[in-house]
Amino acid sequence: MSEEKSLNFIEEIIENDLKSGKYQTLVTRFPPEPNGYLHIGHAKAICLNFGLTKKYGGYTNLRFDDTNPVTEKTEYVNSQQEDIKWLGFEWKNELHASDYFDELYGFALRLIDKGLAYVDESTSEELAKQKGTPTTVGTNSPFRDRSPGENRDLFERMRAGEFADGSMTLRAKIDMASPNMIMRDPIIYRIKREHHHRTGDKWCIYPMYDFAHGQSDSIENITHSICTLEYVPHRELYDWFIEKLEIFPSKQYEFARLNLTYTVMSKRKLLQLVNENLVDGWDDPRMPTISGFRRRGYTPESILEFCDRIGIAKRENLIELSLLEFCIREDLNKSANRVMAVLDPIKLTINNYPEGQTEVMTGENNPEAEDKGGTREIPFSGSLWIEREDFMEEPAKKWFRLAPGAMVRLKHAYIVKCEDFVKDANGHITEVICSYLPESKSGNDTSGVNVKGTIHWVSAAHAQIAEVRLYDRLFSVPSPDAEEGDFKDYLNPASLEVVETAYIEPALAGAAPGSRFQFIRKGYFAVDKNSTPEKLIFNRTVTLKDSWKK
RNA sequence: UUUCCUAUGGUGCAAGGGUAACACGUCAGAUUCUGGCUCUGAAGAUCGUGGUUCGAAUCCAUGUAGGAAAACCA
Repeated sequence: MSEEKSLNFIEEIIENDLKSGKYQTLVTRFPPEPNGYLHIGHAKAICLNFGLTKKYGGYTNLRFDDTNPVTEKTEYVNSQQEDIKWLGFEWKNELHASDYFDELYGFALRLIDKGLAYVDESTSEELAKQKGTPTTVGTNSPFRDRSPGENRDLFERMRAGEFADGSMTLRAKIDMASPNMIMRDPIIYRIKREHHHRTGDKWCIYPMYDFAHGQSDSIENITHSICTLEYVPHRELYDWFIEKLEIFPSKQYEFARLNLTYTVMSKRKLLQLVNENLVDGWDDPRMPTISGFRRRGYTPESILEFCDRIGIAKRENLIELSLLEFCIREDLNKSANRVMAVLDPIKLTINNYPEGQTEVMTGENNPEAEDKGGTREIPFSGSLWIEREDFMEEPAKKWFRLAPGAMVRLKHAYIVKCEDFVKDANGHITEVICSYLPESKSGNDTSGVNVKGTIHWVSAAHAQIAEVRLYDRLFSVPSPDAEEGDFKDYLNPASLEVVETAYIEPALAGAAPGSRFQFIRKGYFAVDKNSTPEKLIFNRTVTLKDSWKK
């Protein structure tokens, strides 16, 4: 008997519906508009919709909500499919709202014939005026009382292309005094001579979201149509169309979308960053897109885990980035092989190590793995690169690393003692000179010496060179959306630091794009998609937790 | 000024009239050939006010705060 896990409110609804026999099979859908790349907020919706049918049986459709040809592109369709698959989900049917354009047109005629829709020739300004405001009721359009026959004729001619773009709309005839402004005779069709990425030039009229989404759900027998909170006011209209059209009663349920600290989530803003070249495309590792996280080195498992941990509820939320970072560290800690890389090098010379001698050390690849992940060979010599920050001329209190007279363990190798150091004319440390304890070799240390600190290193003569891109949060404030002014003013100027020449151990030569490693003591890194054996490029996925603060 | 949604530690999310749980984060300690991981411990919450009740985060009333709703976008 496993521990009872509490249900979120949607699971409760579903369990009740299943128990009461309202539905035998659960059908959900994920309905992206193909006008951008999917982001981590979409991942939340994907996990919800696909996760529900995985848990309760049934299936999930992928439906592209492509009713606005102006912004939609096949490139986006492809990237969205790739991202869903990468997350590990399989859709039952691949569908498009545009598959239903004929049927939707028929629905519109049905509404017209029932006297529930009319062709309106008001301009958009007039229309806005008729709408009223949240606190004042609207007014009826002068075209509201046309006969069904006249409306049908006009609407058919709209479709036939007799009228100019924007000159007419089809409106649902509901109630201009409704307290819900969505219900004040919403536009359901508009004339738009625009090439559609799938239907080409077949149509010059396109249905609006409200007249396409719910009906598409209904056509597909979607039982639970799950969307985000901004559609709450649309639910009344969603139900109205289904009722008047007398079609399958899909039900809409709304949950709170994901917000993450130090980033933005709106497709509009992300598109802006791409278009203005503030990032390197939709899959820039700083972007909160699924493809960005992929390139950054995140695993699908870590994103699924994150989505599971954040939960589903109806209150606005702002999730701390640290939770996502926890999820990827947790996953990579188990799976990523450890290697040594020096990002900000200074020379370490061992003055009592035999001139010209080389040794091969053995390092375990992953202390967290059951078999330790196997081992690799690491060449060692008397001339090494170490991290600049691992030496302090005047050590802080509780400093465990190198300082004049101090001893540290070189990971997988010997204990060394700092004998001296060299500064250049500017006062910068250029070299640390040490002696080593020959009997302190890793694996058979008989020195009896205990040191507190261990540092990583790379043998200078054997080092490979790589470019390392150190990514940090995209914005410097937790909630760029909440700040005054342009969100772009809050971009973090240090979100990317490129290390042109990092020294890495030779085992890393030829690492394949997409592979992930832990650079010991530095963080997790993934090989960039543009990396080649000749020019290795690593992206920092996330740093290690660092409890050292001075 | 209208309608709708929401309100629990710093952040999320549970508890569905009966001990406010869990996770991330924070702090302290242990361990450590990664100042990682692991382990131990600590601090920290029911929006306010009335009511119902033996008993309220939970039910009722009222107030307050936040969000949403105006597009020929989705």
